[in-house]
Amino acid sequence: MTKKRTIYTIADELNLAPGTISKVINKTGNVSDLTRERVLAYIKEVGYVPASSARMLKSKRTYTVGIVFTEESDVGLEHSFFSSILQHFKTYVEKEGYELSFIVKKLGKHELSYYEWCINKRVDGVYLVVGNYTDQGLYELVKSGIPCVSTDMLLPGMHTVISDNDQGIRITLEYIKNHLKKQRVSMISGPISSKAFNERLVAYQNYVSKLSLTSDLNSVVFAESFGFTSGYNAVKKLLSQMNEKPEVILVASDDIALGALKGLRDMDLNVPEDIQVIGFDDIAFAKHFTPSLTTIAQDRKLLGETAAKLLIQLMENPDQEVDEVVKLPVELIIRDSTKV
Amino acid sequence: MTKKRTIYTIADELNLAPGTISKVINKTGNVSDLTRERVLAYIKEVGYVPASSARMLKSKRTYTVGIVFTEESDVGLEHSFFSSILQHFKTYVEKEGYELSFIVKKLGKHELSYYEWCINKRVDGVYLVVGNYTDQGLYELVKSGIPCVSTDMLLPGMHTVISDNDQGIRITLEYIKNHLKKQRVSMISGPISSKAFNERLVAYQNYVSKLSLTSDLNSVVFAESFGFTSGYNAVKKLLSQMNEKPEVILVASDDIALGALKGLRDMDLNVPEDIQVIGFDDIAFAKHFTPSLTTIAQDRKLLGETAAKLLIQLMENPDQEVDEVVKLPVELIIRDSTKV
DNA sequence: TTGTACGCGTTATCAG
DNA sequence: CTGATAACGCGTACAA
Repeated sequence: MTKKRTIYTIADELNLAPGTISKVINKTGNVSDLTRERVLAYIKEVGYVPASSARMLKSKRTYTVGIVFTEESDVGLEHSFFSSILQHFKTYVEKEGYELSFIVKKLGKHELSYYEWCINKRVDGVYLVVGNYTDQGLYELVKSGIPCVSTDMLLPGMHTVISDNDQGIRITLEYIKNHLKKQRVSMISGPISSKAFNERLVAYQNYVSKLSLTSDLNSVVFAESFGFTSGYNAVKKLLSQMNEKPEVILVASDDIALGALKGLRDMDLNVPEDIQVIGFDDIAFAKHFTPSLTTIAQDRKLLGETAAKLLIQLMENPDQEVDEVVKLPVELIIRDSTKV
Repeated sequence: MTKKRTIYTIADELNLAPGTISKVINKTGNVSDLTRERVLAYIKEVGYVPASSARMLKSKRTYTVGIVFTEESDVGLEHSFFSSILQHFKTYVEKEGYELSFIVKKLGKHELSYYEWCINKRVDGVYLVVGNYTDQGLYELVKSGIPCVSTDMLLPGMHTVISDNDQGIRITLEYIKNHLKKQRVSMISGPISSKAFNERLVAYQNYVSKLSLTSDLNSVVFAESFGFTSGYNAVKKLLSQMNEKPEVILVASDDIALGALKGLRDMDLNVPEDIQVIGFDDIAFAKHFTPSLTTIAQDRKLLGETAAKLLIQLMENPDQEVDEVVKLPVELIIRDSTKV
């Protein structure tokens, strides 16, 4: 049973003063090389780490980043895409010595806004993994001056790391036209409460016209939600409202696209022979499904790590200017749901 | 911009003493109803919450539970099954006023054992979501007296919430024999480094013999890992080593089973006509795959919530005796990968 | 019923 | 270069 150590007990055991121990830990003030070595060695030997609560109380830094992971639509950590980004973010910031603390509006009997929780916990920064941008509480946070970074969500004044949705749609439509030699395309969008879905839709409308593809832009179907089932329903709705079926369907996310794939199968349409499908995200199952899904891959590791890097910079060098939005390239992964 | 408040500023603004504020917040000592109401109202109005770090430093309770989520095999939060359990656990404990803190061995430059981190952070309890039971650090934790609960992992002396693997295998084999009227079965197990996989294997061997099913028990194939690909490989290996193919394959987890399903398809075997497959877990995609997967469903919500409830009891009533292991019932979900 | 003073483990300042 | 000492914000005896 390791006994509880404080800088006092350490100082005692080493015949030094508590303050000295603190100095070597924080590399502050002047300490002779000899004592520094001695302290460092002893600390390592007995496995001492400064009690975080005391350190947090005294200094302004808590080495904690608040995580806002919207609880609406009850997905939370189960959402494969965002939990993956969060995992990569977590790994990166932990390497840099920061830990995570979930910011929830309600904890026990206490109910506060995001901002109030953040000052209460004295977090050094906040990472908005995924949130609803109609939530007023977020604006309060962003304007508060606490360093904030988000993924997937553009908010005025907020630093954001996001995949280049425009580029993804562009290269995909170019691929459809120049490589697959197809002309008639349709889109299934996700709920536009998500900024990313909105961007993809706008890009689609833009490049369909620029590339002179054939698409009834009014026929875009909006999946009612984020999941498999909504894709299943959406594709049925899409085909029922068109007189001539499209050659290629572009779907705003893989979850939805896989549902669409199943919907097509149930309508006795073969993919890719009768109709082709392209998704967005490259979730794990996109590769495993039958047929495997051609999709625009977002680099989740890069998204999480870039967000981490950006936030740490904001926290540690607050005065240094950085770009407000960082766009990350995406890549079209060709699989079996498309063919020439 | 909300200004920083302490019990001192509050006391000032209300013409009271700091101690009084503390008393009403903690319902300790005697305070007149009038002042209590007044303080409570004011606190709510300005959105004050005691700075957690100061409170943690002073009192023994931190209202924090440490989360051990093994980082080996790099799955982490992306693992759909465990992240789902964790999500339900999180929701429950947050309702009770506790928050989560991930326990990692390495944070920045500091490297400690799980136990050392726990005393350093003064967590009130620990939840081992998933861990490798060969890790010696876990035993140190369990023996330390810090309240601990785990899922999926039986450790001597540790409180565990686990699905009834024995029951699951039993009802499934009974279903195969009495309802599907099949006789020849095989099993694909996961790596037995997982206690749960081990239990399922033992139960399988037990009930195959009790029910007089036909199975070459030496032919059990062990998937080399937890994922889709290992299932794909395992089923190929299984069939290559048998002269007469089994009628039903029982697979230790859905991730592996879905890979097996794809492997069978690639070998031109139709499921369920040529061969039937049953999984374990009921992950989200089990229902969406083609064919949809018959599987033994674990109740992830119940697992997470039961673990939460148990841990809270351990933390708040340390002296009260509770059962060391809580077994939760499972349910066989019939889908398209089996048929009569 | 309310106020006071001390301790929790650090960090920072200022003497020695 | 090193050692004492005062905050940090809160909880809690104990005194008023």
